[in-house]
Amino acid sequence: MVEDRRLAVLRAIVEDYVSTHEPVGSRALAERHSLGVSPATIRNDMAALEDEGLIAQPHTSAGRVPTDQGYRVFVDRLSQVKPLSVAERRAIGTFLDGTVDLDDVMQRSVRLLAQITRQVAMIQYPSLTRSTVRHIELVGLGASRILLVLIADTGRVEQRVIDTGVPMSDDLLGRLRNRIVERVNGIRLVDVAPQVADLIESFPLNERPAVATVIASLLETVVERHEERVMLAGTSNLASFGEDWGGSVRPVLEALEEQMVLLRLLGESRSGDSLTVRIGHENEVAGLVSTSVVTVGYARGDEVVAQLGVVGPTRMDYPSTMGSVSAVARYVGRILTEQH
Amino acid sequence: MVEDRRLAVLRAIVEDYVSTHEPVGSRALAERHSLGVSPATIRNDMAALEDEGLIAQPHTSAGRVPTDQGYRVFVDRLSQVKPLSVAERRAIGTFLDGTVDLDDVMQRSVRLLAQITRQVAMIQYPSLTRSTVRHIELVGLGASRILLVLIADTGRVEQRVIDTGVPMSDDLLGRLRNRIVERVNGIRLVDVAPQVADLIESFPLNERPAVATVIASLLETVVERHEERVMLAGTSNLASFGEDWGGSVRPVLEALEEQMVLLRLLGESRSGDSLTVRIGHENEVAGLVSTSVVTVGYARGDEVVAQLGVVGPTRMDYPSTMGSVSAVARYVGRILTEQH
DNA sequence: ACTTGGCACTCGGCAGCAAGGAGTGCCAGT
DNA sequence: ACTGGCACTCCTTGCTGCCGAGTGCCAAGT
Repeated sequence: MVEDRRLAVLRAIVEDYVSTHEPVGSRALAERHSLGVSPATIRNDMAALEDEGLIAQPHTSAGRVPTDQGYRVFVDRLSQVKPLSVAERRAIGTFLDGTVDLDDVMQRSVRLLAQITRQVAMIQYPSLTRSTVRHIELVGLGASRILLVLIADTGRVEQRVIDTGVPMSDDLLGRLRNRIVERVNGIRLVDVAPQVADLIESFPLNERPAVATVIASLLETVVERHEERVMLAGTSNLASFGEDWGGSVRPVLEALEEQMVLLRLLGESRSGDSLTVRIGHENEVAGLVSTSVVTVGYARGDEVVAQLGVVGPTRMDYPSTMGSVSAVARYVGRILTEQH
Repeated sequence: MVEDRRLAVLRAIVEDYVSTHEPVGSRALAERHSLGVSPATIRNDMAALEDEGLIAQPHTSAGRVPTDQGYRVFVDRLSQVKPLSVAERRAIGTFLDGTVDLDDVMQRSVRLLAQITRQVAMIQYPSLTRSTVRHIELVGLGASRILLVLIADTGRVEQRVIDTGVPMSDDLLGRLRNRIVERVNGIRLVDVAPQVADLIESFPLNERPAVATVIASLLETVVERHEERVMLAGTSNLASFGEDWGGSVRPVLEALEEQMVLLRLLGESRSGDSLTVRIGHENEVAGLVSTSVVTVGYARGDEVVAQLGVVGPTRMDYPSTMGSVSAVARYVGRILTEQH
């Protein structure tokens, strides 16, 4: 009973703070939300919430502000994902209509997400791991360098320059290409390794060193480069809520410049396609302690192939953000699924 | 004589302002630079410079600040490119050593440039126009969609998904691929069009619609997608000189997010490989009126293939920036040249 | 056992004011 | 043509006092 009202107070504080960006006091709370109690009672509740570490005051005699933990409770127990407005849905539809390329889909989606959330959006390219090999091509680049191109059924193309040390004839390249293709065509990338492992034995001794290098590179390509690419959009939105976090946008920008960081952000929430919210210090990245990250997986068919999400200030509008993120993920999934 | 001293005063003002970021007055100027005249004389010169529109004062009774035009004169007549320090040269060497991929070269170079200039760096991918075709591959993606992959001798790979409307057999794809390759292999991209124009006539009537679509896409790929890709680094450096331009970093970030804007910035200075500096309002991009852009072309062999450069505040250290930009361009050129 | 009104207290923010100082423009002298 | 002197402007800084929002606590009411 009492506990319920306390949570209602917390919810009210979060909502007010998110919309006004100013510490919220007991009087204003009592006025704007119909909690049915007086400011004095709210003060008592606030004191209790502060003891629990859910809210804090920037200075004595200032209003209260939610802490990271406060947002956590809000997200977990007090809020529900807010569905998108009709206008937004329509916007998504028109925005993502008529895509061709995988690149195109990724780029449009991430821009769209940045636009509707007014935050920084990111999207990870579909994992190579779960996709299958469509084609492999070897192209001599003169001397001892060759280009390995791997085309996955997701439409993604991986390329890699290999230095074999010794020259390879076009004939050899062709034969090798054919052997590889006939072994791995149509199988999943994860299953490539065992298929090509013994391939080398079918080549004469003098060709083996070069062949070995190529195969090694191929294996690296399929196992290492899983999901390395992340696309970003909306960094200019950082400027809006500029002075919010510790004075400067710099650490955030720095963090977002690092592919590795982005991959960790997206990768860690690898619990399938469920919506993940990491708030403030829950992010282990130094520069992002005053941001929240909302991510979700998107699927091709019924298999989750990668993640997308947004980065924003801890005092973001969680219900709307979560709604937008999951909506875009669904649309992206639908497009990827339809395109095959 | 007098004119000379005035310019010396302008130079001193620019240098001091760039290093202190504060309006500079006549007294400080007389002290820090040995101009051999008294503050009063300098004041007269300043008044003259102000009449010419080269400097301005933010408020009455504040020091002077260079205007865009002032910087222009400084860059054109008063400064010379400052060569890099030994340490910096060494840094470049080690940083760019051991690159394999074209992507790798681009990424490392742009990061390096951002790091040593402490500004935002950008680099354009080598133009496809001037390079030659190394290989072309057509891969069926099922149904009526095929993937066109074009590999240039610069190591760059262009891919494009084509919807032919009608299914194409692997046999047809193979024949078409072979025909195209034998026609265009080794020739420059700009010369591809005439070579493949009449290719369609060698196919039977029933295959022509599909073939026509593919060839049309190929032509688009070689003529339209010249130099579309630009890579960016160091945006977090924007935060350093944050409050400099009109209060917010936002317009700058917004401008830099647009590929088109970047391409214009790099593309407009298409006067060969000469160092170009565009100052403040000389940039026609709305968001960048309070930034300066320094660009230069880089070459593969003896042919300029693309541009690179930096974006920073108008009150940047022009001599050093220009030195760094052209040094990195030379190194990049050398690497590209060596790799073939 | 809660809730409520009252009350004293804290503290940040803001207007107003004065002093200080940097810098300018101009003039008269060399 | 340069210089020193001088009056003037106006930004900056620090100080003051005041106001108000907001709190915590207590005693009284339900």
